[in-house]
Amino acid sequence: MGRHSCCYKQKLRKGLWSPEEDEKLLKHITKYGHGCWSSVPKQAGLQRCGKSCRLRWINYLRPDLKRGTFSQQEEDLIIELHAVLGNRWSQIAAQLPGRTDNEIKNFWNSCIKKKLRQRGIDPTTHKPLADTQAGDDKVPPNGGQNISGADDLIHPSSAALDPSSIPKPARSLMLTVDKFAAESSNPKNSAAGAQEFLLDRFVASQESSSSCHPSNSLGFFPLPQLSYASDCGANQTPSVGLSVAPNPLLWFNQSGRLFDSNPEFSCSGTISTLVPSASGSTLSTWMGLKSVIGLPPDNPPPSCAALTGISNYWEAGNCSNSSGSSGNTGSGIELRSNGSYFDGGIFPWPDLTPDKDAPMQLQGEPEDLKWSEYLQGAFSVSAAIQNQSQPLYGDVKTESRVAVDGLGTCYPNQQAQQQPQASDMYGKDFQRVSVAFEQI
DNA sequence: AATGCTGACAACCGCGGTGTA
DNA sequence: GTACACCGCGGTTGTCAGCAT
Repeated sequence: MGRHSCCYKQKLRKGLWSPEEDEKLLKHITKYGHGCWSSVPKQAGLQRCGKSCRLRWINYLRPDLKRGTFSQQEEDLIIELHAVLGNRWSQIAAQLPGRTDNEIKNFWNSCIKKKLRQRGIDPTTHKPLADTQAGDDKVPPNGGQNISGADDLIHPSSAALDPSSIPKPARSLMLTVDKFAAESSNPKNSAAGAQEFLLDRFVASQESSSSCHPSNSLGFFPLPQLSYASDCGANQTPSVGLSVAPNPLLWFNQSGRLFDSNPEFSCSGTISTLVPSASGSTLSTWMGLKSVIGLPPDNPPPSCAALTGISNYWEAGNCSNSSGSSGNTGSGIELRSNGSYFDGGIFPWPDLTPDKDAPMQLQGEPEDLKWSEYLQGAFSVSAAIQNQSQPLYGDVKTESRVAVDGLGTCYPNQQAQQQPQASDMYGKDFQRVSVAFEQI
């Protein structure tokens, strides 16, 4: 470990990037893609390490970045996501199109933290500072009683306004999830077991679901909720449970986390962004779902009702009690459907209609339109992929794949098409970028 | 005008994970 | 199985502009 090998090379520049360097890097990636980052600086004529080039591209140069201040909606979303995900900035960023993990991290550290403290909320635990200072994090505010009933779950919209209402530190959730991932020896944690398990639960949720609300044209979905497992025994310290909400977008992300130990179930942030993005149609949503649960690509897509049936939320209670793993799963984590929970929530789920293609259409900002325009270009490609029944998340290096992967790659033709919008889109900071486009 | 402080942002550093020879 | 290269992430530091004194 230690320093990246390319950093040993001599005469490498450090510090701020000059406009000339930006131009070189942009032109190179626009033309050839990044490929292997370590070879980019040499090919682009830059005296930087590949790592530095990658960072510059991801955080500043890539064309799908949304510049400017964070909207209130984005801020609320970040707070809520942080309550669930903790400092997993990349995962939080995956839910905020056009924002980088670095940007969100900086925003959190410089702004949101302060705001939360001013409101008397501990930004780490999302609990009232008084509670945190009391130092009693082991026992939940309700004394450990079961609050896993739907009525006790935090409503996402209210949680956005009051992060302190999240009943358990997010870090505990991470431990729970990580523990589950670590316990991959359990049959249910294996790829096949997990697929079977998830599929079973998915089907069961549809059968028992009363949560399909066709009238909910907005398609809002709640976040995964934290709750305390009820089946740990009254005299045992309740452990945090994970209620994975109907948001396939987020659900995929966390599923990916859950099954990190298993490559077949490891899904990147790209998927979480891509799925709802490409999910302008039921088909594409289903494609994304299939890719996660491992169904063959030629399975017929479920009906709208089936898809919205996902809106049953799953509650995972980690019973790491004295008896070890809890009975039926043996993995220390249990998923169970809690029926309908689809009303409200602040997260606009792109509706299952063909014209909703933005992954998270935050409203009211001029950039949004530009952003979705950009996405439309990208998703036409992803749609083509689906029409050809190609694996959606197969070869990361393919050009089509790159088009929808905003993080690491670019799509030259599309960029050229988007160029006239670029300067408007990203303001003065990107004027030189647009100049570079013109030169291509 | 000079200085110091602060916030926002950009970039670096170190580490873990993964793929491959 | 091991070493290595590479990628990605999160924490930290550096830089700079704006503001107050």
